[in-house]
Amino acid sequence: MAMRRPVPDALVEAQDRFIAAWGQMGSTWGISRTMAEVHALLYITGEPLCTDDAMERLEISRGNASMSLRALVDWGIVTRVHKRGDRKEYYQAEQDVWSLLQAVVRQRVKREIHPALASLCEIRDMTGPGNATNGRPEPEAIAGHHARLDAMIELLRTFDQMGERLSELPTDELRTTAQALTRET
Amino acid sequence: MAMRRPVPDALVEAQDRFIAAWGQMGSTWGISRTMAEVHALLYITGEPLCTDDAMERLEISRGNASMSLRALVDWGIVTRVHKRGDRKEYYQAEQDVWSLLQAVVRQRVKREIHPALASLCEIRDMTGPGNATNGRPEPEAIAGHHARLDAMIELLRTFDQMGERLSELPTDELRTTAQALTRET
DNA sequence: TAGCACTTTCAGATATTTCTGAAATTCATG
DNA sequence: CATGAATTTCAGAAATATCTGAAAGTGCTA
Repeated sequence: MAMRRPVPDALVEAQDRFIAAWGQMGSTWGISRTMAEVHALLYITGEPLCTDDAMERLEISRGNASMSLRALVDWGIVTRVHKRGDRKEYYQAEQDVWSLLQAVVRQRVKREIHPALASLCEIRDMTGPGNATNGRPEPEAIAGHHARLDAMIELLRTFDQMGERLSELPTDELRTTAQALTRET
Repeated sequence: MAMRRPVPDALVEAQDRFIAAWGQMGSTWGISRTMAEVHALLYITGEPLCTDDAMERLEISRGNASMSLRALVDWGIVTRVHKRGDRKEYYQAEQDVWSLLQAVVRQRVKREIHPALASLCEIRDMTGPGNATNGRPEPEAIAGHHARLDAMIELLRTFDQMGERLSELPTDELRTTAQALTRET
């Protein structure tokens, strides 16, 4: 168990509210509520916590805590740390929000955009090559279908490339770039 | 029922695969599979369809079709259209993928970023004003907590402003801006 | 290699989301 | 204002996602 110095009630309450808000937000973005809550706990606490800390604070089972922590590590937004003289594993959340963003973008592109793009390309091929390859015009129905698929493919490709590009930028440049986009071009 | 001219088998099959892929993707982003599938059907078909068309093609109940279509209209990515001499409502998906993106961004910012930002600001206030307002330094625990909250608030605010900005850009500029972000700065 | 501290796994239980279908509602028309 | 075609609503059913807890696994230490 992490050694804990006394902490003001208001702080604990604020942490709980943060955890709830983050869990809520996560669940509307397709992330399990508990996983988001565990992340929120680690982030807002700022220091490494162990499985039992999470279990106690969030009132979840050992299995759930273990799986959630593992998933967060897989996402690359939580790292395992060891404490000397303690056999337990401790977990620490990435503290830089821009790095956090990069990790999340990288993972979501890899897990969701890539497969979708692959499917779309396969689907594109099901109805023959574009009519760039021969002079014969496609029937109207097919031409429209191809145009719609191609537009969607272009969109996802842009996401893919943006994701790759933005997630390898130094965080200060990412921040600057993002903030530039909030102002008139 | 929409009048339907004969359509090649391969096209129907490709549409079905598109619908499945889009439904899959939607569900990992926190959108109900069926709603995404209905949207996919309308998008890939390109022409207005009525409730019965969706029910038949996707094998869903009337209630489900009605609710999904309504939700898509609320999101602003599907519009109702009327056909002369027909009492039924027809539904047509936005065909421009960049407009689609804008609508989705606008809605998600409004529905998820705004409330989260509001919560975070409330939470920030629970533990007193920043120490900018008086000379007395905060205890270390509080100072760190405030720094973490402020970083998160800054991130969400940036999203909020980016969302607002990007969703009121003409679509061709949005596309240009996005594509610029895929290349070296 | 036995004992122990800790972690992971996963079948079944629980909770949540999504869907159905029939009744209620809306609204154009005779 | 009665009819009926079309749409919406929503309680309960079904499907899906998530969680639990105990057993199995891991690997250090003596």
